[in-house]
Amino acid sequence: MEEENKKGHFIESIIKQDLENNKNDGLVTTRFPPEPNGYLHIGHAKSICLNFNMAKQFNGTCNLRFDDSNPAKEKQIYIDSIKETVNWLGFDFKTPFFASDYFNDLYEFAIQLIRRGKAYVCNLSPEEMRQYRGTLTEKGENSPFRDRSVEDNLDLFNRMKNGEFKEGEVTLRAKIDMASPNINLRDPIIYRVKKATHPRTGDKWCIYPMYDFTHCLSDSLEGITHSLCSLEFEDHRPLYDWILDTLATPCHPQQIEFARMNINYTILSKRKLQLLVDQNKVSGWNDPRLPTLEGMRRRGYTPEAIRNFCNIIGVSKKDSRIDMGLLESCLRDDLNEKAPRVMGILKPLKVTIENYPEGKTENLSAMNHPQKEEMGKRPISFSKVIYVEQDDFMEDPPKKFFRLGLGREVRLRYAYLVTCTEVIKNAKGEVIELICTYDPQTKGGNAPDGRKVKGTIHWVDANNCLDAEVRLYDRLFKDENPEQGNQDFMENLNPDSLEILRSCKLETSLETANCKTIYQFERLGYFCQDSVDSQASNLVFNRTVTLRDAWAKIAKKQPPKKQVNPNKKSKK
RNA sequence: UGGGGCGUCGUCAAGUGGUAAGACACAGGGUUUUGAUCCCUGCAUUCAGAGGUUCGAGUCCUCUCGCCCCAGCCA
Repeated sequence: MEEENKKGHFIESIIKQDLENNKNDGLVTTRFPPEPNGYLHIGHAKSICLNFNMAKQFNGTCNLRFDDSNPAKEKQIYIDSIKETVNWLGFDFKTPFFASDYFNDLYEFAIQLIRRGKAYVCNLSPEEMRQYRGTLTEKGENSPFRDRSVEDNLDLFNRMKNGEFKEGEVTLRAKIDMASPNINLRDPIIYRVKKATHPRTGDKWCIYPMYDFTHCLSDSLEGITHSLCSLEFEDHRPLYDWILDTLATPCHPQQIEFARMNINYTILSKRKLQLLVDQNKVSGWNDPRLPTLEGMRRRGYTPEAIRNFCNIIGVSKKDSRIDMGLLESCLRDDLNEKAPRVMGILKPLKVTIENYPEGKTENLSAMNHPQKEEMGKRPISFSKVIYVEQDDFMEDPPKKFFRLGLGREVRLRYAYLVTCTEVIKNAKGEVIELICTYDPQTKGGNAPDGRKVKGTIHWVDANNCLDAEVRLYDRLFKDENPEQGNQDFMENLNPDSLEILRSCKLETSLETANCKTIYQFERLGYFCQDSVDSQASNLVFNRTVTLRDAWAKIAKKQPPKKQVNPNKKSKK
């Protein structure tokens, strides 16, 4: 269920008020403007949801517009990925817009600015430019080229366009105020020479407009009413407004800033994510541990869960760091509703049922969802030898441990009640097999005499199961805020963020699994087949998220009992 | 030391002068053939701090403190 935020956040209030005042003829048009220089992450999802939802809520439209004004960094593969991801998230855009489609208009606007005496070609080198700009506390100085005539500027700008200058040699600058306390207003560059091939315009241009010039005009050209962006652009708003006020433009959109998303134990910076990929700390942009939307998709996150999360966290101007637990809660919420249940054993422990007939196989019936009859049932095979989870047996169990132990009776889910009669160990003293007896009267799991068993555990038929690799993921970083202070976030990586289990046993119904279905492995968590590495001959499953685990909490509070699973290597 | 922002529960977040919503987390309890789900219950005498205005302040005023952003020919 996606929740509507009834009261509405501050941006919603602004839009409602604008509508009441008939500010834009009752229209609401927004845009999501990614630069195609990387892949989208969960932080972008917040902006996508905000922009598309505002448009939808007020019967408006939202444009997907690529802010592609820097060919040095942008690539077609990113454009493709972004389109695909926005669609996957569940948002429809007719045809994408591109700032590069406005290069001609933008060029004309620049000429208009020059004609109005509000822009000039400047020959200052990058270093000189920095010196003239001043500092945060000191005013800047006027460029010696500031007072060129309109004719000279027009000629020079034309020659810039024709490729007569090298990169860094000249720029076109807006003539505003070198003494402004806002550095963005100290004659900002609006065009620079860049001899790079653009993914869409090829080599048609060798000068490209800067963000501040491009963005506001693109917004205006598209009839955007509310231009929503993140907090760091607050200082740019005066420039956004100056350009639109100075030029003859179709309309003057309102820029509104909101706080970008942060989540603990991860990073949401394209640059830093890029470093993780480049230094092979992860397998790629779609590594399931990454907060990239492609990574999350591969891990098993659903668009519904992500959208709901974005709605729930709200929109404000406060710097915030959201608990990863909230994201996971949204995920479980969605998956609990739709994930079919199956059984799988991550760390197998062989169990032989001594009084079960040799060679016999039964087909038992299991529900695909305990609360949803309509999701149907499936057969699961049962025979003399099965596997259970190593964690579900303890030789010397602590109080409140409801699972298997010597002499204890538990229920095998959907099967029989079994009692452990013998523990077999290897030379090292590790438990390698359990001998149990079963009660034939308890088929399905209920005892005719009404006796109760506290524990129900999952199992898989050893003679009829699938072998699989299962990848368990944990938080990528050790610290809540990996970027805190001046510490290097790379040093903060959690060395245990990926655990690969290679001898997992899954029930046979998973043979026909596909990457689109997220399953619940009962009592363990949600899992999905890996879209990249899984093959029929070598099944690979990803753990999307664990189930809530009350036992883990109890066990933690339990008085220290040296009893550890003997099959595990003892840890320090 | 210039400019722009922000400070309400552990984390998000409502609140628009009339007596602190909700969610996650956490703590108890109930149901349960998943220690899951579900269902109850509890969880800010107080809104960064100090003054002031007012019958009444998280909301208005003043000062103080803390945090974030800005000196790319990146977006």
